[in-house]
Amino acid sequence: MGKNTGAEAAGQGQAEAAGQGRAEAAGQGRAEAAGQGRAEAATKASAAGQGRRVTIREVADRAGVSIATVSRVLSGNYETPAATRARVLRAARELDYVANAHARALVGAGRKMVAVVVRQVTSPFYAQVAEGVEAEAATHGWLCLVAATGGDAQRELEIVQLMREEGARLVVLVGGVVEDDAYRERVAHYAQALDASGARLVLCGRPAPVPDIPALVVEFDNEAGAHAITSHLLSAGHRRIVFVGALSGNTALDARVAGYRAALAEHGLPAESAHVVDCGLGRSAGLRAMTALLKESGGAPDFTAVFAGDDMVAAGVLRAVADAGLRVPEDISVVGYNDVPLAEDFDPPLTTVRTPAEELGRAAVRLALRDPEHAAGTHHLLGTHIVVRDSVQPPPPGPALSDGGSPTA
Amino acid sequence: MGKNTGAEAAGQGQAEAAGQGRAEAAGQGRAEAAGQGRAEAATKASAAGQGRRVTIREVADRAGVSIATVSRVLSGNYETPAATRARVLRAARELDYVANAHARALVGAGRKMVAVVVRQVTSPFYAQVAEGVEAEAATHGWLCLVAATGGDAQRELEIVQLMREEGARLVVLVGGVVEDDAYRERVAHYAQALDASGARLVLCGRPAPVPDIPALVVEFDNEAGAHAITSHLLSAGHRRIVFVGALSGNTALDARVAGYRAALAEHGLPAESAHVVDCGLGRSAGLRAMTALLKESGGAPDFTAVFAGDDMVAAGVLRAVADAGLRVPEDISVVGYNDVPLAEDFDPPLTTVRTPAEELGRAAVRLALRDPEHAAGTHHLLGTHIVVRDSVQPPPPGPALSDGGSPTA
DNA sequence: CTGAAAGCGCTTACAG
DNA sequence: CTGAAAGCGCTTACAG
Repeated sequence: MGKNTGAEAAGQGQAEAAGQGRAEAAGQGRAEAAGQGRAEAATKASAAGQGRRVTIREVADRAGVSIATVSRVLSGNYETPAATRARVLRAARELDYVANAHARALVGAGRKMVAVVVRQVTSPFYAQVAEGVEAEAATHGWLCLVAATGGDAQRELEIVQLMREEGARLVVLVGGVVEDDAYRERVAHYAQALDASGARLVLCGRPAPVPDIPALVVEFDNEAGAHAITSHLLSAGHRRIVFVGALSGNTALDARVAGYRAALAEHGLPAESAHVVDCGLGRSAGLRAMTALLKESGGAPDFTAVFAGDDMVAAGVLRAVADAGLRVPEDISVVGYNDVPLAEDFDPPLTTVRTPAEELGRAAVRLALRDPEHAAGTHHLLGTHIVVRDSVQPPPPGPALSDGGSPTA
Repeated sequence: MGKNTGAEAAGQGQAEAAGQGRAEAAGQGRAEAAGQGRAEAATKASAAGQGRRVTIREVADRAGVSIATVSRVLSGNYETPAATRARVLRAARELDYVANAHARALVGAGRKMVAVVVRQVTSPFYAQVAEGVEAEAATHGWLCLVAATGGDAQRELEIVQLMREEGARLVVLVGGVVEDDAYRERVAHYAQALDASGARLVLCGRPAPVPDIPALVVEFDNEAGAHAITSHLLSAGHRRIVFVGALSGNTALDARVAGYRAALAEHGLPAESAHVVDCGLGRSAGLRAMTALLKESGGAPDFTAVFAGDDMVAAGVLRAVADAGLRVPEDISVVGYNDVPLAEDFDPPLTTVRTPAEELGRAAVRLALRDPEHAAGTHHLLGTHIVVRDSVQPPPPGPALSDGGSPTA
């Protein structure tokens, strides 16, 4: 509290001179505008004050030209004599005029706007994708709107509806999903509706739920990434690897599980050696599932490594292992997925699969904007790679290993 | 509004067979609509195909009523005979009509929209605040738009301009800032301009740069939080505490430094005992600064604890300490600020100050929406508290302690 | 070079 | 109960 008074006392001398004086000047500008309009404008102006925006009419009156001229000067699409131009710009500045985007959109092509729909903004992975979309959109001079569904289908539907109403030209749906019939229907509908109005749907980090819908798909090769990290574990000598954090039906997770199983099979391990814990995503899910797993085995786990469905699950797994008095990687190796920004600060630094999330977002926009006609229906796969840190080492000798597969690698 | 048609669209989807079938059916609906419109509509329809949205006119024609009736049925503000109502709804559904938000905004009050402006969405703290704003906005049926400035004043200005154009009724500027004259002027202008058009500006996590501007302020008591965590370090016996991650001129950081200094002074330590490293925020800044600090002291640091400007800086500090072969908290204690989601997963789990970021965002919206007239100009301070984890313990005996203050506490 | 006018897609008094 | 009409604030052919 003392800070405020302190800060103000310190910085306010300057503020007085600059900001405060500015505010007054601006206020005067408005008053002046109201009093100086012509007949018709003046009438409106009297009803002004709070809640009325300055319109092009007022700028025209003040500049002594028609609204057409103001429009032309401000949009900058026409040649205009310097004198007229100056008068208009001056009037606009004095009134602090900003065009009404709605009126403009109604007649023109509308604002170039892209909407990113994520489950939640606080998820580091989604945030990175959103940042990528935004960065790329900004590059092209487009506005980017980020919206969160909270995982609720109804809200997702409302958001897309909203985007259609607002005239978004590009809607990007981000992240893996559980594909049920309702979902397939919904997305097919989005794609069709957006396409019918000349807008575009991009599925980012998830496949097309039905073939031949007018949507662009950009996703990571989850199966390949999972295969690679599982192989990494296998080459370190692990044979009993548990996958914690599956989410049955979810496109991204199912693909990772598939990659995990494929790697196991390729190394000659029987299908039964796969152990998938379907506990879903999130730190707390990982913590809970791993705690249970450790408890079941009564201190002598029958596995030597854990493949966490994503880095947040890995965080929970790490905590559970520590809480059980075990060490990573000495007793149990752990790998994650995504390489979230703080994964290198985990204890120990996490070995994981780097999915260039921001690039995924950028690619979504770039591809959709390039050759719009042809983009729909294409499917792009982005590569990933392993980031080796300190959470993996060869399994310890002991019962866990002995009852695993053949320790040949 | 969209709610009506949206729900209906969903309902219809289920009625239809499956995703794919749905898409086809919808496609037919469009074709049918084009071919079945009346004279004028038919003309337009021929130019249709890609890029044309269905309008209220077409719905009216198909339902055999006037556009006024369609408007009334869809907006749901008027009583309508069931028969008419059914015909209109049916037509709207068949054409998959969504109202043009711009046209609607032009005549009506406009969509209730709040914009959150943050530095970047990938910062966990900002993301949490944004999520709070969004959650609270959703509660009130408002749309929430998240935009990022990347720390660029020009972009911030453009975003606010954009929000004015779009008719946002609430603009929330999030996070501490470096207050220079240009900034003060800018914000005073935003406040005035927004206020003049009946919109509202909320400064969230930063003070008002000039007194008496029409803006609502909601922020944390940074000085109190910093004072508390510094005292925590002092009570553990630390006397040589370095503040790493100051950002001179930044409102939030200056307040934290002030709280740090105040706590030191209250414990009877001389002003010189304060050591502030002005390296700015971010993990890499913390890593770099701490590495340099450790290097300077050649293995025998003249401090026993570090107060990191925020948790990301703390992550960098932790890494630097580990890289130098020292341990936290045995050799050096470290505390952060904000209690970012993964702070408990740091090595060791970080003792820090919990700033309820989501609540800050919620409060911003709640306060702005409640009693709008009176809200402007008020200033709210939210409390914080210390979260004790494992990164602090009494300082080790040795040179660092001996040349500190008197070890009495 | 610049106005007057039409029209974008809606909503809402105003009259039946 | 429901149409015809005015009007929201712009842009853009269309005529000077």
